[in-house]
Amino acid sequence: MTENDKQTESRILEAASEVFLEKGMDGARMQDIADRAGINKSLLHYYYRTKDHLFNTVFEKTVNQMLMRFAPVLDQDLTFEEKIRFFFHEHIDFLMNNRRLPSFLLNEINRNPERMTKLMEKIEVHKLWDTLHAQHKKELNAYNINREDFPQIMVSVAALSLFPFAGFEIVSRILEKHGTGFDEFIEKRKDFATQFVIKALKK
Amino acid sequence: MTENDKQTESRILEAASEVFLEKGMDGARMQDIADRAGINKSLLHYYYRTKDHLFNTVFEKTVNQMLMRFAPVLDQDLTFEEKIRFFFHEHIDFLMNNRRLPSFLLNEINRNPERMTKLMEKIEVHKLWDTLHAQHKKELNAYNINREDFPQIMVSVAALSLFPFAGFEIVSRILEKHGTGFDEFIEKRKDFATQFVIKALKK
DNA sequence: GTCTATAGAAGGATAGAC
DNA sequence: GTCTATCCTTCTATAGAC
Repeated sequence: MTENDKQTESRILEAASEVFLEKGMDGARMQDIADRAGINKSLLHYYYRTKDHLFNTVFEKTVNQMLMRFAPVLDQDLTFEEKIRFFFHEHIDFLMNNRRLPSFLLNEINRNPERMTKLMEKIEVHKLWDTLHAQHKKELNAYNINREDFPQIMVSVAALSLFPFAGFEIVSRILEKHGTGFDEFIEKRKDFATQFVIKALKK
Repeated sequence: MTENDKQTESRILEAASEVFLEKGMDGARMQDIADRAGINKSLLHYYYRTKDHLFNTVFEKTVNQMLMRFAPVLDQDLTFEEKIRFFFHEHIDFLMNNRRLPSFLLNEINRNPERMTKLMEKIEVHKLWDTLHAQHKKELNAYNINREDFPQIMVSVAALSLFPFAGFEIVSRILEKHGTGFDEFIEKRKDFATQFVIKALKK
């Protein structure tokens, strides 16, 4: 693979990423991707054979990028509450730079659930529970957290940071009416969500 | 309009609703809708001229149906906490019968934000605040609820009930690994979310 | 109001020259 | 590796018969 190939290939991937995130798999056009990459349509096929293959490449790359960002949460030497804070700040910061990601991922997975199959190997919620539980055995006595409710808690935490972005257009317009901007709202949200969850879980 | 027209027209609308919610605007096919309605493709155009017009009809009908369901929350003669409980039970019950709705609405609005313009006339968050505040003036002293944080609270409440459905395919697969079904999870969620929010907001 | 047939356009994909 | 030209299918939409 020459240096030139690499350039073109990554330009394509970048352009494809933009278009797929904006329009979704069904709404995206190969012509549009080619234009943004500054190349010809047939060159897309030369590198990625089909639209489907190009999409899958973008999809997996995007998911990996997102998951990798949060692996460190567990490794950190932090108290339980600090981990919650750390998560919301990291997660929301990341989403701020990838606003369309939540809506894109949720939607494409719902339309084509098989995409979850590969993904499931990477998401290990029970390991997350085991790790957290081991790391904070004593601390957790101060909270209402048990194995049975853990899924409810996880979904709630994810919801609180993902939803504002998934509903970006709705939320931002409602905020506008209130005289607040989305960016300001999101900046406050890091602390709000942190406190919200901690208070909700504390005994 | 004859009785026959009405039958066909509503059969089309029902079929279109199914297909659009499953596939989205871009993924939906007029042929598919015609087949499900048990009619010919050109008859769709006879009734709704264009795919776009058919989609808009379905979209607005769906939104209205959803909004109407929750107008009664404010009218009820309930305490503040009972209203939160009432909302989560009603909302989640409704979504249980319309699982694809959250993902569909969020996505179509993000793809085409102009759809929000008409919608905004119907969503009056500041009125909601005024009404709630007037109804529970004394009660609210026991909670951390002020006008400034109201959007954060609203978005959080919406997130907690909408997100599990918006992320249906992800959530249900993760639950599967934990040995729980989605239905069971959702049934528990009504109370979980209620308690979660109340605890988080209480002083 | 409903159907058949078909126009017309768009989009994904390939062949072949350079 | 990159481009031009073009094929082939799919899809929306319309014309016209009944």
